[in-house]
Amino acid sequence: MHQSSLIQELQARGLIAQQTDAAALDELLAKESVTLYCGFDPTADSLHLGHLVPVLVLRRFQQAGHRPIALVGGATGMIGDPSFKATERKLNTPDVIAGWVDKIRGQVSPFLSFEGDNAAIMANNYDWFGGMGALEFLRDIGKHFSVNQMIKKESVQQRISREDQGISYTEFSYSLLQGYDFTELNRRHGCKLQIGGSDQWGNITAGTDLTRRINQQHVFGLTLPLVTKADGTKFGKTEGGAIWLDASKTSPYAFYQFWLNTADADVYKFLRYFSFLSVAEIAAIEEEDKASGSKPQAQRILAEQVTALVHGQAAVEAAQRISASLFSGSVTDLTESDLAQLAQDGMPSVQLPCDSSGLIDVLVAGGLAKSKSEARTFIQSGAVSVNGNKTDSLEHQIGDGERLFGRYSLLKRGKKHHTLLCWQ
RNA sequence: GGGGGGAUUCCCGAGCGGUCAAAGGGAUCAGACUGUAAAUCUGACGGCUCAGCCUUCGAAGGUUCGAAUCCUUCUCCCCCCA
Repeated sequence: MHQSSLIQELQARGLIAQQTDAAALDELLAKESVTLYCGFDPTADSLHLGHLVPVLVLRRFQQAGHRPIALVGGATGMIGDPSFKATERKLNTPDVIAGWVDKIRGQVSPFLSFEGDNAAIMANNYDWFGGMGALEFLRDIGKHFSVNQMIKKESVQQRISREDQGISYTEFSYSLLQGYDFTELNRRHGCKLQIGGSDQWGNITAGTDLTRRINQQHVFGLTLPLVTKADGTKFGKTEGGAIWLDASKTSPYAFYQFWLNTADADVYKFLRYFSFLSVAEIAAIEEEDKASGSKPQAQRILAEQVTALVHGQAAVEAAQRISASLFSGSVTDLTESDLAQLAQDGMPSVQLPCDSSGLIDVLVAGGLAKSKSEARTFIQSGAVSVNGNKTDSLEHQIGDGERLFGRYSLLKRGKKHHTLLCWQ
């Protein structure tokens, strides 16, 4: 039986992949408020869905009374984590990385509380690596690592054993940096636990080992499962690429739609991973869906919950207004102010001059087709409609009759892609 | 430093000097069926002023009537030996 209700809860949600010394960690979490950390490397100007599970787990820990540290990898981001990466990565320039550090810091913060006894801490490993010299690094840190052991790690195996790939000394050194982060946070803040995705296991154990050797402290690691989909395709990607947490890169509407489109086979698992609904509540939803025999409610609940967490309640309502207008009922029922509201709510829209009304060009301008060729293909395959009426003529011009209130047209490509055209 | 191998359209991966915009698979998109699912079937998948034309096969030159396929140089990568 678990002593810590948090571990019990995480287990029930399926959020624990691996942990070091599970019994001792369980005991520690039951006994005291533990300081823990999770690192986020600036590999882009925004976090994406892959980062959301660890961010939310930090929040779960804080809600259970523990103190989270969000570490942004200003230094590690300059090196590049090779773990389970098939190829060597291109280095980004220091000033680009510095800009990304700031953005990511701003994205993680809203999920944590910086008030009270267990106020969260933001850290940046550039603070301790920025001024460190090569000799210091090699003597004080490198000496504690065995290359024999590092080579054996599964996370770098595909780079070492594969015929056509290699690994640079730079990337190979990555786990030493991450390992030292743990030691440093342990020294500075008494941090005793590191969490991360299951791909981080090798780096995390590097940290627990190093901290034992340098600080003589017994610290712990815990990894979270990789989010997978039942159909085997990659989670968190769509046609347009990754789903970002930054509202300017993935609109709250697109974000909401992403979750709404979750497969039945995944939706209850995702509720456990991504929402703060209790396991019992989620089980009840699943029961009800099964009993109803019709379209499940879980996807809507998931979309509401996660969108609210990331973008706030107002964004949920806006996304729902757009979704309702586009997917149920007829567009001709919309009033002029409804249409204005849609644009306001963040529905994809474009301003167009009245004379550029050729359908092919409008599809491209509206972002519904990448090229005119693609636009032609879509039109010919019957994928395009204007105000809900299918149009399959390549020469089609959007006429006055198709301008609702003289100003708006709703262009649709496929089943789920809409753009509001605003005529000037 | 020495020797060998490789760079192909989003990814993997085939490509005889002409019949290659380039096999096959994956991913993606569209159509049908549906619940804005899943599975399945069908089609598309470089660009354009689209029954034709243009630009691609690491980069730049060259040979040739004609090159992704041959030659030279360059860049990057991998393997083996030091």
